[in-house]
Formats: sequence, structure tokens, C-alpha cells
Amino acid sequence: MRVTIRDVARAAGVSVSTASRALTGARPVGPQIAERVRAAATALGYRQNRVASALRTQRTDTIGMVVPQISNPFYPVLVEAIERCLGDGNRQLLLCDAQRDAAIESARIHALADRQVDGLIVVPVSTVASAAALTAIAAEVPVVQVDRSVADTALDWVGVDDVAGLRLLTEHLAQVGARSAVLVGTVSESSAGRRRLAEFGPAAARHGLVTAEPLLGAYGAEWGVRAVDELRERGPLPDAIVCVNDEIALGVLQGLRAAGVSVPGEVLVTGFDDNGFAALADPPLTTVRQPHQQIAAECLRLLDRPRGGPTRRIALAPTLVVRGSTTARRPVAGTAQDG
Amino acid sequence: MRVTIRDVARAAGVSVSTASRALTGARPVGPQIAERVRAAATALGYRQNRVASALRTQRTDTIGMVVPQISNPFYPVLVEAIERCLGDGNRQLLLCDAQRDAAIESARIHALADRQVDGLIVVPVSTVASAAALTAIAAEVPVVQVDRSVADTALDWVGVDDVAGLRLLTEHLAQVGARSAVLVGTVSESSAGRRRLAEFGPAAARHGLVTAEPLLGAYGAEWGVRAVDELRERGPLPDAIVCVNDEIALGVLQGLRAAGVSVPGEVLVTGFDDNGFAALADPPLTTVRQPHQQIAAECLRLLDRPRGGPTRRIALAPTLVVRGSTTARRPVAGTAQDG
DNA sequence: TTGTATGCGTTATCAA
DNA sequence: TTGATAACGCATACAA
Repeated sequence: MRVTIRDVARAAGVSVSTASRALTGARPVGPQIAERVRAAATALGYRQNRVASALRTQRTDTIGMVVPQISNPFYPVLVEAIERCLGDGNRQLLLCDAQRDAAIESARIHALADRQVDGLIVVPVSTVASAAALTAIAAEVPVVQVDRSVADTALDWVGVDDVAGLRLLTEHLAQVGARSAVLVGTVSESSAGRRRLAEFGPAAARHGLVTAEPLLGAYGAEWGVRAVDELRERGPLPDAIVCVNDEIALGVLQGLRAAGVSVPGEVLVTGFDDNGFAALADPPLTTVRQPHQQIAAECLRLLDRPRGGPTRRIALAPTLVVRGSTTARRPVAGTAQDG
Repeated sequence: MRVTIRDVARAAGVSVSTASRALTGARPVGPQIAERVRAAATALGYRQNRVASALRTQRTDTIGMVVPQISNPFYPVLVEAIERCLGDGNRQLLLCDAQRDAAIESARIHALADRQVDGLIVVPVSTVASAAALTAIAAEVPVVQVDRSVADTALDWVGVDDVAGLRLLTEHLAQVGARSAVLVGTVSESSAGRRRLAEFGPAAARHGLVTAEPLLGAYGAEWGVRAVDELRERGPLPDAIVCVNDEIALGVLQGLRAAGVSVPGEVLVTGFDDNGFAALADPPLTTVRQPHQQIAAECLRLLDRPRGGPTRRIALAPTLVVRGSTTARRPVAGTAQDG
């Protein structure tokens, strides 16, 4: 940035302060003067030095966001939803990745805060390990948690209503005739995974589904594949396999395929999130779609509201997306041993 | 940020400049003084105001990145590769999304430049529409293009070697017995898509594959599904369908499945990129894996090299990943009309 | 309405 | 080696 406001002021024949006022519109300025300044600015290709401006005003028109792992397909769509909400306004979203590491996450959070972002949207890596940094930074800059949350209850949160999601799923499974179901989840510190784990039992009971001990493993499709093996070692498969996210469900589908188990003929499978690939699976995956746009909107609303209000936790209702993994085209034909 | 370097200096009983020197290590400082300053800093919880520092030093230890659409699964893994290269160093990656819009992309690029990023990594939205902003900003800050590129040849670029990728694919297809192939690509302004389109013909010819007119459509799986319809309307299917990316290929697989066409029995299918879902498809997708980590490393190397050198275009060799979509487990049994 | 002067927090220059 | 001082570019309090 070579051309400064001084150059503009000189070119327009006014003082620096007048030029500043004309460009920011902070104070009234004579109409012809304003025009002269604007003309000079565009003629010289002036662009405001946001760093200097930020130092002076303590504002950056920038909001920072930290996600645990951007390659988790849920986060890109969330990011895009937030950008859509931000619209063409002058506010910028700056995104950072925490590499699933609370220490790196802390560094990212501080880096963004040190760069004076006006607000911080964080999907905490860990319920416990993320708490300290997040709570500390919340004293400096408005913070909103999305999707996951830390134990600290003094921080705003917005995400999907997991209880509602699991009810939708178990209700649907019961409707299509399932009598038993098992959950495939994660041992992770992710609060979302934990909530879904906790809510599965009650939701299943509510709809008369018999449940077995949940299978817990790592996040990702590989775990889904292995979970099928573990499940088959246990004995006969349940009527339905409920997965806490779509990646695991896609792995489960692959594992079942490899084992020659027909879906939905012999077992029903469900996911959670409706990532872009759920619809492309074979069979297409029944899942629960997160209300991304609403989550994004609430998120920004919380960031923008005046400080000092009560802590808010906003759980938004998801929608059920029924696909082939729970709805057989042809009626199930007894005990098909193999394909 | 409440506690400033003045507070630290006062607490340590030294001048502000000494405190600064002790903390940054820019100049030598007495050992016990240095210790006093550091102790005071940690005691007070001092964190450097990066905005003020940036204004003074013209550096931010931050590099900006702009991608066309973060929900395209290729970019998250690229981002992660770059973060891995950055390592634990003090440099920060700030990511922005251009929403596939060159105007928004320009805004993002300027926003990052205005915030004094030390370098800019850009995957240009469009070969033509992105050129102006990118070329202009390259005069202010080091810029490296990745994956896609604009027409301007004065900008560094690093990406996958598409020629090599298509050769690997066509060679493999010829080896497994294909005699004809058709490309399913995009009409987009993406330079990568264009290169792959341009290179498909020569690569196919090189390995004796008969080709028909390529099918061009929008980016994404939906287009892959429709492409199957278009292809079947044309008449008998070719031996192989080569897709310019994995998303399209996954759509093609779904379209073929819906049409009752067996893969790889009746037709072979290949993708490009090896996104995380290619291995989970049914059948698993043969594709070409991009050398993400190498791309990331070259990218940073280009950013960090002294300015003023010659423009570099670095194409890195991909690797072939053979999976079920081109390799039948059981030999193809004549004309299986249906499953 | 406009101009002058000051300060945001830090680092660099200069003199001691 | 250390300290006083100026300057980075901008926005604002105050005076005119």
C-alpha cells in the first residue's frame, strides 16, 4: 500500500482529516469537497490501510472463525452458510484450522484476537481442552460457539438439536419396521458426538427400539468399516445401525457391502449431517440434515447483539432426509444369505 | 488487549524500547534485564498487539489464502497440507472463500492485502475474470497460484501435472482392455478443467483409445448423473468414462447404477483428485491422487523465495490409484442385462 | 464545515 | 547496552 490518505488529501487540496471524513463519512463534509476527495482517491487508486485504521479505531470489520478440521465436510458448508449471511457487507470472514489439536486451536484463537477481529466463531476441538483458551479470549472479544461446545456454560452456543434429530431417526426406523438398533459413535471429545450418544438410548426407547451397547471409535469412515466387523462378531445384526455422522455411515455401508450384507434388505443404516456425499452412496443414505443457514444466521445474530446479556444456547431443529438406506424398493425377501 | 508493552516496561523498570528489544530479540539486551522483562510480561499476561506491530514493521507473519469454494473437497485437504508445511512456526494461515465469484474473490484478495498479509496463495476462480485483481495485487505482495491459474503468465503457479495424470489413466484403461473412452468434463472457466479437457484427446490417442466428443457440464455430482443420460442417448456406451474430477465420477457411478449398467462389468469409470469419498464409492473409484503435500511445499517455497526471480510454473506428478471401478473382481460375463 | 494536533501500540533511529 | 524520540497511517478531540 503505497498511496496513503495524505496523498489523497494533497491531491484534493484538503487536510488529511477532511479527506478521512470524506472517505469514511464519519462527519459531514462539504459536497464539492467530498466529491474532490473521492475523485482524488479513485484517481490515485487509494485503498485504506486497514492495519492503521484498526490500530486507531480498535475495529477491523473482520470476524474470525476456527474449525477443528476443515476437511470434515460439515464445516465447509457451515463456512459457506456464514459467508452467505455476511452477504456483500463490508465484513470479512477469516478462517483458521485447528488441526484437531487444542494447542493449535489456542494459537489460532489468539492469533485472530491479536489481529483484532471484531468477533470469533469457534467450533471447539475438545469439550475440556478447548475451554481455557476460549473462556479467556471471550473476555476480550465476542465469542460464539457453533456445533460443538466446551464445558464452560458462560459461552453462547448455537447448533443442531441433537435430541430432535435422534427422535426423527428412531421414529422413522420404528415406522419402517425396525425393532432393534445400535449406535455407532465416536470416543472423541466432541460435544456433538457425546450428545448424540447420550440421546440415542432415550430416543430409541421412546419408539420401542431394543438397543445394544453402542460401538465407539475414531471419527471417520475407516471406523465405520471396522465397526461392521465388531458388530458381526457380536452375533446377529440389529435391524438398524444408527451412525452419529455421515462419514461413519458411509464406512458402515462399505463394510456391510464387503460382508455381503444387503442394505436395506437385511439391515437399515442412517447417518447424521447430510454431507454432500450421503445422497451419492449406494444405497443413498437416510440421514438428518443440519439447518446450516439458520445456524449461521443465529451465530451472527449472537455475535452482533450487545454484550453483557445472558448466555444463550440455541438448538435448531434438523430435518429428516429419507433415502434408500432405510427404504427397500422391493420388500425384504426373508433371509437372503448372500447376493 | 489491555496490557501493553508500556505496562511491561514499567513493571520491569526499564524503558519501552528495552522491553521491546527484550521481547522481540531484535537487539542484544542485558541478560538479567531480559529475564526481568520476560518475567514481567508473563506475569502481566502481555500479548503483543499485532496490529500495532504490523503498522510499524509492515509485516504480519500471516499468509492469506483464497479458494473458489471451500466445499469443493479438494481444497480442504490442500489447506491442511499447507498448514502442515507451515508447521509450528509463527506463521498463520488465513483462509477466505470466493464463493465462485470473481468479484467476491477480488474483495477477498484486497481484504487480505489490506491487512498486510506477507503472502497470498490463490486458487483463481476464473482464468479470465480473476486475472486483473490478481495481477494488480501481485505488485504489492508475493502471490502464488495453486491448482488453477489465470491467463497472465507473469504469476507463479504450482499444481498437478494434468498431462501425466491423464496419461496414467488412459494407459491404465488400455491395459485393462478398454478400446474406447469418453471424457465427462466441465464448461467452467477453471483452468484445471480446461487442461484436462485439452489433454484427454492426445493421451487417449497415445494409448490407442477411440474417443467421442467430450460431454461438458457444470461442476458437481449432479452433472455426472445427467451425463450418463446424455451418453446413453448417444447410443452404445464406450468402454470407459473418464471424469475430470471425483465428484462428477461419483455422479456418473450413481447414474449408471440407476440405469442398471454394471461397473466395471459393462463400463469402466475413473475420477481425478482422490477426494476422501472416492474409496467409499460402490465400486470404489479408480482415480489419480494429487500430490497435496508436495504442492503445498512448493507453494510456500515460491512464496518465500526472494522477489524478482523468473516466473515459475511447477507441475507435480500425481499417482494412479487403481480401485474397483476399473478392475472387475470376477471376469465380465457377457451381456448381463440386469442385476 | 474545516484544519491542527494528538494518540492508537509498536519498532527503529539516534545519541548517550 | 540503554533510553528518549519519532514514525508507521489513520481517526478523532478540539479549536477555528
